[in-house]
Amino acid sequence: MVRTRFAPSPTGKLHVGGLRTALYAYLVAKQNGGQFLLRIEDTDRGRFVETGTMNILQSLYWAGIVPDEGVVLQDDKVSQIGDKGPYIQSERLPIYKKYTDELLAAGNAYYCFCANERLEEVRQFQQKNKLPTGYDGRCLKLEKKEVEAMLAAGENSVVRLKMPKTGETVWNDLVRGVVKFKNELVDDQVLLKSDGFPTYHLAVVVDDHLMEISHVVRGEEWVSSTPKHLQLYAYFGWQPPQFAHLPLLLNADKSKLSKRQGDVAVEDYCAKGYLPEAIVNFVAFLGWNPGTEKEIYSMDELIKDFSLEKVSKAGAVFNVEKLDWFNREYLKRLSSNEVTKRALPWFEKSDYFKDQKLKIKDREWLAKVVVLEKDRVITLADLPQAVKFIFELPGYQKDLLIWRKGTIEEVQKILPELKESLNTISIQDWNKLILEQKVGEWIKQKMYSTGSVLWPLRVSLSGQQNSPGPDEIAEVLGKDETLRRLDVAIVKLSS
RNA sequence: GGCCUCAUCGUCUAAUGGUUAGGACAUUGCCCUUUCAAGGCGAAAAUACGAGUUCGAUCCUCGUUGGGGCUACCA
Repeated sequence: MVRTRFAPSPTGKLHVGGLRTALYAYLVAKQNGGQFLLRIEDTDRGRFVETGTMNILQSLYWAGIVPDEGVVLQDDKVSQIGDKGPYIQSERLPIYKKYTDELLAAGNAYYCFCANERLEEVRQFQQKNKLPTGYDGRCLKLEKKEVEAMLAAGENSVVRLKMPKTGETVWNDLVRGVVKFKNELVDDQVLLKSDGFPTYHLAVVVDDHLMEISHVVRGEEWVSSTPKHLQLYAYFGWQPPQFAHLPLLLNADKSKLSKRQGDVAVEDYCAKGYLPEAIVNFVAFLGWNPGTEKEIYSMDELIKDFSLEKVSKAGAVFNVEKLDWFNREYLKRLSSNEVTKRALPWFEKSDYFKDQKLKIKDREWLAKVVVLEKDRVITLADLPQAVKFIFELPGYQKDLLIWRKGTIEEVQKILPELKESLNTISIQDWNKLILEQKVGEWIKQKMYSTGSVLWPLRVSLSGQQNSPGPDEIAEVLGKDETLRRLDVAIVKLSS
């Protein structure tokens, strides 16, 4: 049975790198008919953020990554499902204690009373002398009686992993192949902190085993601590899971993706009006591709075609321009009703729209407005501004009405004639197809050049240098408003 | 400093011991065209460097350089 998990720390928002890790883990589970679980690793109470778990869950659900087990969202509340819980590490303290005791009893871990200052000195000395850094094993030499006495005296202590000093630890990583580490260079990692909380290293091993995780999919930053984890599996006599260490996501300068160079939280991209389909598709292709030229992938298609073996080993730059392209592709593919529905929050936020509420007949009409711009904008957030000219004719200079190959006299003559002609079209016939046809015929009949008519028409209706075509705008505006805007232009021309 | 690791157009990537080294984004030219966007057809753009193995290396080996990760009682 394939079981994967995503195990974030609730320290803030979900990072896009985290989203990709979660996605890959989710895909592995789903394509094998397995389960994907969510576990919360809140063992660092110093960095704990109250709303962290909720934020992460919301971003995950937004992206369509829903856990089968563990920490989930139910009725908009954080809750837990599954029989291998609790799935929040701070609720599992007795479990970690039990396994620590087991390690201690077997002599595979030991108490350490060293103060931070001493540890710091040791580290500096090692670095200065070009030695590998790590705990020097001082407390390993303590007599059993001494340890007991110090514990009884209530001295501050931690429990450390007793790493073998010979041999090497080897594993076959699903993305990186065979990875080897010399055991002598692996540190005697702290497993249980002085506050009684486990470190990541103990908790992750205990939990992954107890929760029957078959594949550990995580970031590259864990490669060098994997030998410690493997050693723990060996001490406990447990079968280790498969490991897949994912390459990092990078900034444009190839440093580790960080907040300083742009947004890194999924929530931020959501707020900017990116579609979850686009983010998921984009992030999936950062470090993986199907080996074909197909680029637009739905979640179901990803589940079908994804494979860890094809994940590349090198880091990938998070390139927002490519994300923009994906977003536009999805915007084009979605119906205008769907886009309208999703864009509603941005419309409601926009200042002019609030004032214009009376003019909004209904959602269906809004969808017609949206269709004008949905294939031209990058994000949902761009939409309200892009269609603003429909609600309020922007002020513009009369020179804008003159086509680049035309003259003011020509426009002054054409526009009133055009208005009369449009006036003969009935309200029933007022749609872009008929308008296009009728105006086209009229242009031919009058022997005008297309641009000399369509350019000023379009500018009259949009008040903008750039906009959708005049027929589409006229249809959305309706006959009355179209004629009114033509009047405005005609007046402007005679001034 | 130590350990680990990575390296194809600017970016994401494909490919093979023998290819005109392919695609996408971005850039750019032309076409379409009333504008912009879209679309169509093009262009420019890469195997980091140096050895070795080989008839032949981008691919295999070694080294160099460069990047990244880890080096915590953070995850």
